[in-house]
This record gives sequence, C-alpha cells and structure tokens, in this order.
Amino acid sequence: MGKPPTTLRDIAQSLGTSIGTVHRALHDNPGVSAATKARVLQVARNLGYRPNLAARYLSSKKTLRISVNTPQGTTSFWDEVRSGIRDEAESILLENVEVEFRTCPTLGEGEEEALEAAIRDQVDGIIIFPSSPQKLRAAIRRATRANIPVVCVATDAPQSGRLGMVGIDTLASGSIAADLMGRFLNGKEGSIAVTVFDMDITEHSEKYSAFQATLETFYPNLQTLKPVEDHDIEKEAYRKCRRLFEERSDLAGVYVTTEASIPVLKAAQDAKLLDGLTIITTDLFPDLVPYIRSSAVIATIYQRPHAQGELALRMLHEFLAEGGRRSHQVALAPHLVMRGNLDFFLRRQTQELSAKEKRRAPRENSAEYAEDFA
Amino acid sequence: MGKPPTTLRDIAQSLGTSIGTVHRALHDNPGVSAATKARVLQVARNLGYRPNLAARYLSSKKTLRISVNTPQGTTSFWDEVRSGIRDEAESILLENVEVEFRTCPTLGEGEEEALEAAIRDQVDGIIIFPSSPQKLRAAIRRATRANIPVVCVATDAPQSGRLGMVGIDTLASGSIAADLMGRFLNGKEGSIAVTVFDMDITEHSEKYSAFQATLETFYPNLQTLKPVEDHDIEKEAYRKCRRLFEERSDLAGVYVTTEASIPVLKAAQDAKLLDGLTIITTDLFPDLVPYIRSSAVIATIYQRPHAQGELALRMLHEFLAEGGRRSHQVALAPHLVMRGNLDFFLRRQTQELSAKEKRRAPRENSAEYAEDFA
DNA sequence: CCGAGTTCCGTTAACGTTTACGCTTCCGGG
DNA sequence: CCCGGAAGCGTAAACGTTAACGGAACTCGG
Repeated sequence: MGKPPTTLRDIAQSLGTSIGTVHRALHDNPGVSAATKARVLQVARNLGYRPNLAARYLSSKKTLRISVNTPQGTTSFWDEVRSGIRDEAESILLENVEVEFRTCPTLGEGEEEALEAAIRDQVDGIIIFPSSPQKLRAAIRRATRANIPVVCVATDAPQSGRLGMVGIDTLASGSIAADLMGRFLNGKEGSIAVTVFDMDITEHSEKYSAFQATLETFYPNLQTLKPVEDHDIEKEAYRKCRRLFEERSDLAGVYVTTEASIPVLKAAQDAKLLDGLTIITTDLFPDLVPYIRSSAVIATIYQRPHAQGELALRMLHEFLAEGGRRSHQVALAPHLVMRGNLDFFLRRQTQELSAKEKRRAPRENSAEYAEDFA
Repeated sequence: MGKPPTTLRDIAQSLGTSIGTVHRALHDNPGVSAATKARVLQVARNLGYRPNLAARYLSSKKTLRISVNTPQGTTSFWDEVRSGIRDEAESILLENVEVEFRTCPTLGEGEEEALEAAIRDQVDGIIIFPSSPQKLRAAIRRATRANIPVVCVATDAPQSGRLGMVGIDTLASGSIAADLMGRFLNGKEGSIAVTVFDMDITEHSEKYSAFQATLETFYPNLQTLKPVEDHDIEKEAYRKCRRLFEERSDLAGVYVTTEASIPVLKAAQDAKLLDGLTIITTDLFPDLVPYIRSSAVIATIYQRPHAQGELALRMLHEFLAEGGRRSHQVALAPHLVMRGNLDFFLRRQTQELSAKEKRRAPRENSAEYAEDFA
C-alpha cells in the first residue's frame, strides 16, 4: 500500500547504470544507445515508474505555454470561455501555466493562420474552437504530429487526431429542449422550427436529431420542421426565419440551438408572433435577458462556457503534466435558465467574468495562512 | 511580469539572517525570538513571499489526511458525493491526499462522535454533512480551534467557524421548480404542496421561500401550502402527505425538496392521485427512475452530488496547500432531469460511481506519455 | 566559578528531477 | 601515430523547502 514510489535512482541502480542515462532514455534525448534505452524502458515499466511532478517542476521550472484560439464572438460566450481558462490557469497549484490568447476577430476568419502561428511558436498545447472542423482537420493533424496536443472546445473536430474535446452533451440539450417544448405546449398541435449553425457540424445535427426524436416519441402531435441553417450570419437567420414564420401558419414553437437567437427573435417580433410562439434558445447574454424576463423566450439552455474553458485547460494540463489520465471526451450537462432563476445565472456570470474579488479575499481564522503568507 | 518569485533565501538575505530562522518564523515553530519573527513576517509580506508548493511537497512528503464524515444515506446521493471526493483526490497532481471515510450508518446517529474521532486522529481537514447544524456547531468550532479546517457539503453550518461550504444554490433550485410547476400547470388553479426535511435548516427554508416567492410573482393562481416537514423519516413523510392529499381537494402539484420522494409518491399512489398531480422531485436514484419514465414525476432537480464532492475536496486541498485562495462559499446550479435526458444522467451516474475505466485508459498518440511512462 | 539547561540561530543533508559538463571509448583521416 | 570528433555514459550542481543537528550565548542553582 504505502511503499515508496520508484525513482530514477531506483531504475538506475537496478540496471547498474546512472541516473543521467535513465533520464535520457525516458525522454529519448540523444546520448543513449538503443540497447540501453530499451532496457531502461523495460525496467521503468516493471517497476511502475511515475515521474514526481513536484521534483520535475522544481528542477526545470519551465512553464507550459498554451495557446487559446477562439473567435471574438458576438455574445459573451467566448469571453466566458476565456475567463474560465484564465481562472483555471491561475488556480493550478504548480504555477507553471502561461496562456496566450489568439482571438480571431470574426468567425472562421484567419482560424487556420492562427493555428499555424501557434505551432510555429512552439507552444506546448492548444485549445481551439474549430468553427469548421473539416477545414481545420489538416492543420490540427499537423499540430499533433509536431507533438502539440490540441483540445477542442464547444465543437469537435473528428478524425483530426486532436487529444480531446469538451462540450455540451448534445443529446441532453436537444432532448430537454424537446421535452420542455412539449410540456409547455401542453397538448397543442403544430410544428416546431429548429435553427442550427450548419448541419455539417456533428454537434448541431446531433442536437437536432435528439430534439426531433424526443419530440416524436413523447409528443407525436408536434412536428419538427427541417432545420434552418443560419451559419451565424445575422441576415441569413433573419431572412430564413422571417420567411418560415410567414409561411407556416401552424408554427407553435422555435428552438434555437445556437447563440444566434436575436435575429430569430427579431423576425418573430416583426412577424407579430413573439407572443404566440413558445421559444427556447441557447446560451445567455445581455441582449437576451429582456426577452427572458418578458417571457418571450420561455427558457434558454445555458452551455456553461466558463466550465467548458476550465475543463479544457485542466484536460490539457493534466495531459502535459502527467501524461494524460482523465477521459478525453467531456460532455457537460447544460443548465436551464428561466425567469425564476435568471438572476442567479446573471450574478454568477458577472462574477466569473470579473473574477477579481474571489481571489485573495480577506480571511477569518487560519493559522496556516498566517504562517505562510503573513 | 516575469520576475522570479521570492524565496526563503531572499528573505533571509535581505535580513542578514539564515534560511532556517525564516522558516521557523513563518511557521511559528519554537526557536525564534518574538522580535526577529516580527521582522521576518514583515519582510516576507513586503517581498510578497509565497511558498513554492513543489519544493515543499518534495521536501516534506507528508500526505494530507482528510476525513470525510457523511451518512450512509438511503439513496445513492452520498455514494456519489464520496466517489466525487475520491476522484478528485486521485486527480490531484501532487499525490499527497489521503481520504478516510467515517460513514454514519443512520442519519444523525453518531455524527458528533465521528467528528470528535477525526479531531482526535489529528486529520488535516474534514469534509462533513451537518445533518443538524446546531447540534454540531460546537464540535465544528472545536475542530477549527484545533486548527483543522472543516468544509460542509450539501448543508451549511452557520456560525460554526467552518472554513467553507459547497452546496446547491437554493434560490436557483426553488425558483426553477416553481417556474416549471407554473408552466406545466399552464394556467390551472390550485394549491401546491412542498415537502422539506426541516424548516430549521437554512437551505430548506430558503428553497421553500424561493419556490413560494417565484410562484407568487409569476403564477398568482397557484398557492403554496405550508411546508411539510418529513425529517427524512419514511413513515412521517408518508403519513403527513397522505393526510394532506386527502384533505386538499384543490391540490395541483407537489414539490419534494429532499431526496425522500419515494414515500411521497407512495402516498400519492395510494390516494389515487399519481396521475393527477404535477410532481417535481429532487435528486436522482434508481427507485425514482420508473416514476420519471412513466411521467408520474415530471421533472427532478439533480443536486450534482459528484460535483459537490469534487469541489469540497478541492476547496479543502487548496486551502491546506496554499493557504486558501478560492471563494469558500460555492453554490452550484442544479441540473434538470426529465424523461428526455434521463438516460444521459443515468449513464453518467454509473460512470461516476464505478470510475474505473476512465483512468489509465489506452492511449492513441502521445510521445510525452511514451517517454515518461513507457 | 563550573556544569547543566535554555534560548536563539546557523548549517546542512535530504527530497527527485533536470541540465550542464566531463570523462571515456572508438573511429576515420591526416 | 596522433588528433578531432562523436557517441555513450557518469557526475554534480542546481531548484526551494523541510528537519535534524550543532553551536554560541546566556541563565541559574550549587
């Protein structure tokens, strides 16, 4: 149980070699013959060697540089993600993480260039939002080959070799939206519109089909319409929705799966449907608040950007520090925001975005603290 | 920006004294005069000294022992809390945490004794569920005076000197329950029953009043009844609810704020009201699942026990390791579980409870890993 | 005035890793 | 034969903290 962990010296001794050689072998640095290297690796495995991180950090003192490649964004979503990353970086015990933000001004613009820049800069890890996964696949693969782990936030980039990804569980989101929609409409008949960014994005098509499936099973009197793709372009969203609203007289509700809910709401307003429709949106940002308060938006599904940022950084750091232990696919459960609990989330959001007063707060009663810091 | 942090040696040099003296002064160990101690403390503060945790751990190698005092529980809630604590303990980078579980077989039985035992054992920190805060107040104060930080989970113990607490935000819970209740009942009139453990517990009275307030503001045609206190005694819950169900013919819904929903559901069933009532419960455990599937329970508010456990341990560890930086009052947002997303939560629950396959999972592509561990 | 006991403080060896440096051995070209 | 260089390996000094030991000064009873 409590037997002391094996060290480099243990390995060296059991091989009759030196600690330096062992170190070189384990890090495949030059200066070791292939034969000894193999023997070292073998013994290390047998003895169950695991590096002592405290010693490593103390000795090398090299800080891990990680690049955060995210878009500016039109809502506060990405600000929250970034602040989650920052918070997590600061709270790491070994203070050896340094984040560099490479923020793209507009969605999709210069994403690949920013990624290449990060690789060129030899960062130790990358957190990225792949707005169009297939376009970035090659670049991500290049990073991985350059031995830089990449973690995706919010959207996955399948078959890109990325280390992992953290996002919202699409099934949980889509299903709860459908379930609420059905309940709120309470037996009414009609059709439901769903807007997405693009059905080519795995997450979006998954959300859509989860919504559709749940609605079909539990509320067969409601019918899910074909998805409206808005590509996060305000005009496109407005135009397509406006048209839909005028054409479908049996429309009962709308589920906006992306952060682009404002143009949809404007379209509903202009079509004089804002009060008649049951609208469920996604995310939470200032412009949406009045709609929630007035009940025009009955509920919104909060994708916890702050938590996404925290987890992405933690995943990357754990991997870089000890060689990856945790699961590399994190699907968060979304939060549900309605009129009643809206204030709770707004308070928390501003807290997380400023995140100043929560550190170094005055203390009450602690000798340890007095000893160490006073 | 990147100037090197101050070390013990820096302090010693700037004072013309030795590193040993500085160490003794900062830890108020015996062997330093009051005068020099004061000077050391002063200089340390001026130079902004912060201990290097890696060096500390490397040198002392003492493991932090923390005691987890929780009840056995009738649902899986406490199992999940404990497994969250275990997971977090294992994932801590410096592997210096050791948890001792002191589980009380029945609620409230031997709680104080277990706490005293932990203090006697000289643990470094305690995580506790104070089922009746006022009874434990004195004992918690004793722990704090013995310099053992105490963190409360799920329920707070006010004015006990406890280091901090992590739980579910009561306002967010109560309000969302009310908001959903109102929406689901969709304009119907009637009264709503609310069951709690005991109105003396801050959390429960807060949940109740949040529910009541939200319902009153947004759904004035619904009326919140006086709370039913069940004290987590099955018979009491059944009896009181059964009586209420027979007396109030205008009853439209029930909100169970505790994990003791089964007796309430049984009472509703026996009163032939299971289909007529809109029931919102709390927590998620196997016995509740069929009720959710059958829609007898329309929604349940999941209090995220696993996350509570993780955060409690993290709070304690951060405090012990670096002298407490984070906020010491954590209020989590609850999750909403309905038919649609039920499976997501069940899957995740079993995953968290077993928590074996997620560690040391086979890897795909990592040189770092190969180097260090292979 | 001497030894024993305090009080206060300096010194030093750990802890496990990284890194720079230095020492062999071996090989090919002059 | 000797020199330059490279490949392979050992050595040792860091990194910042803890903890044990030792020594100087001072006190006090005998």
